[in-house]
Amino acid sequence: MAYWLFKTEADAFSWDQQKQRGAKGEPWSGVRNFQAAKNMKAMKKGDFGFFYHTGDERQIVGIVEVIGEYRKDPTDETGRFGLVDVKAVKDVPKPVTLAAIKADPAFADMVLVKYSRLSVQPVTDAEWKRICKMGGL
DNA sequence: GCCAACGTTGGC
DNA sequence: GCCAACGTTGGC
Repeated sequence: MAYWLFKTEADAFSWDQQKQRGAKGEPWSGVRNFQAAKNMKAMKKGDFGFFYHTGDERQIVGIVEVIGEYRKDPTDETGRFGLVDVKAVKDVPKPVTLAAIKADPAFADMVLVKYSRLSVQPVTDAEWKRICKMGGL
């Protein structure tokens, strides 16, 4: 079991939209970065991920589950990039802000802090547990 | 709205 | 295959 973090602008694709997709989930299309694609390739069905709103909010608002493993992204004309399918699992009752994460030394090495621009990131077991706790889960 | 960081592209 | 130029991202 591995953990991940999916970043999105609330304007482009929000947590509310993800929840509306229900059990069918949503293809995480549009990633055009090799490192992010590599992370998606490593995902297995049943892995969980944080759903992070960037932009004005900058906080983790939900939990998603990987329901479809890496496949070609039909929106990529070059055919180089792929996507996974994710479905909403639950809300994070108390959204965990970037500020709160940065303020905690336990997250000093977290990808979200060190390489903030990466859109699909790995999350360690320890980070996952700690953030769930902070989020009231 | 600015700027730093960094990934990608294209010329050589 | 290197590297400069450029574009984009995202935090502040």
